[in-house]
Amino acid sequence: MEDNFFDRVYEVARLIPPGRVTSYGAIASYLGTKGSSRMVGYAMQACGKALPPVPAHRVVNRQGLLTAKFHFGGNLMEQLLQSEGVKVMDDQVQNFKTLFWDPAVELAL
DNA sequence: CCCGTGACGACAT
DNA sequence: TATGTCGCCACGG
Repeated sequence: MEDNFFDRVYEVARLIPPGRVTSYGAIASYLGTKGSSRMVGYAMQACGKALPPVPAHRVVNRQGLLTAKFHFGGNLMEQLLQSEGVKVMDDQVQNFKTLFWDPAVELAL
């Protein structure tokens, strides 16, 4: 599990507060691999084997669209987000800009 | 070792 | 504004 890259993504993802969401690009940027936003998502795919589990449902794309719901298996992702108080409509996070949690900013200090 | 794939994002048209 | 294309780089076959 010493996959540095994956582990790094998981670490940041776990720092996402409940009721908040972030984007793959934001995490990638925080890791210094802003151009490799895909790698973040790729790592998330393997997050299922990560311990403790990673709240991947709090990670959405730059548009606040639940692109990952397809991998969660239906409306599970949307359900989880709404359960945390995140309003989701048509696979899109409402108030995304307000709920957006940017590690590069929140963890800046 | 080489090729294809992918939970994204920015830029070009 | 919408659609298309390229780049990014790790992992599996």
